[in-house]
Amino acid sequence: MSDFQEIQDKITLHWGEMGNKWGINKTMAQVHALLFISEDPLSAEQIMGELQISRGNVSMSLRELINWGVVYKMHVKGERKEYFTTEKDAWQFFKIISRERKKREIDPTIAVLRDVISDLEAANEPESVYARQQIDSLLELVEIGDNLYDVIENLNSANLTRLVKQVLEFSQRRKTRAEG
Amino acid sequence: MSDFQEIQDKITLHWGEMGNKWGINKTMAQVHALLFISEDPLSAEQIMGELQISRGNVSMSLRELINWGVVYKMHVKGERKEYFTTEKDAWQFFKIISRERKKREIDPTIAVLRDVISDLEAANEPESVYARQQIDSLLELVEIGDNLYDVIENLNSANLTRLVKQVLEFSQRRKTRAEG
DNA sequence: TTGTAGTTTCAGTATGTTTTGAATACATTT
DNA sequence: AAATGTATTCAAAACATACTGAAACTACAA
Repeated sequence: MSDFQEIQDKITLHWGEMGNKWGINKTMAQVHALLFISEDPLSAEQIMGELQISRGNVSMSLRELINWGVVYKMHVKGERKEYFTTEKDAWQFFKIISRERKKREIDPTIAVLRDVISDLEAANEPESVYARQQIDSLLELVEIGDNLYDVIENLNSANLTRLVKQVLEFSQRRKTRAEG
Repeated sequence: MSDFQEIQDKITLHWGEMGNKWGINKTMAQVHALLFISEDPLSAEQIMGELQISRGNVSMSLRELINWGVVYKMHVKGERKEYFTTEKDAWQFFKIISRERKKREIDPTIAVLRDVISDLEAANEPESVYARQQIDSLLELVEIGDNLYDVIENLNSANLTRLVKQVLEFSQRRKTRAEG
């Protein structure tokens, strides 16, 4: 067991925990981490061995990661085995995670809020006025999130740096203005 | 059972599900929703009744929401009961959620990545070079998230609108430039 | 056609999280 | 200080989710 092997174990283990905190299945996160830091593609067998998880679990996790578009199947010529590799660009990976979160968090929330608003409109009772106002302001915010997701989707890595710079400068300007 | 009562039930029910998707405990989300759309403060008893949940659960959920700083205890004069109300401003609420997510997601991820990087540096093995490079680029991104959280924290509702406008304009400019 | 690799399904199990409800503690009134 | 109303705590139960291991299946290269 080399030094690197130990570090690799540490990375996949911890990344599993992190995935959990980010609402991503632990094994999926581990499989992804393993592929992300491995220069060469790995077979399902190898993943099983490295992470000490069952065949079925590897298969399921890979399928879901492939669905997300973050892992690719590769045929290595002269080999019968299939090999798997991952999107190696961190920004691309982040964009995919954002998309999944938008699907899971933002889209259904907008749907629910709009639905509720139309109910409140229909009811037209005195009590509903205040509720309506509160829900409206929530929806407004979630829709901002929705728009910002579109920005991320259309942003490449170089422009990300520029945009972040602009945002930080904006924030700095407001802060000094408030202080001055 | 009034129309409004039914809508209220629908709101709290659905908001519980949404909370779940956002990584917030279902009951906490329901309690928050109820207080958020109620113009007047409510007692623990009322919350129990409205949401049909146990005394203990109400107490736990309120405590956690109070810890987050999103719910306040109120003493109503002439009443022995304690009453509870919520931060009514959606943007303020969103900022609090962001803070909690940063604590749960970003901070520990940065810690893990930095830790792993120092291990990889120490190991100094040939295999670790690629892994190092990959982890570096992840850390870079998560640190951007960290900085953006600070921006949110220091942003008031009026400036939010301005900032979002700037960001959308930036995105639009890049898009037309790419197309043109 | 055989053997290898991967996939799918599923019952059983393990693990983690949430909720309950009874006991306890606290606070206020009489 | 007793009685009453209210809030908190926590062990146990309920619930939800993830994982395993085995079996049956698909695909395909040799």
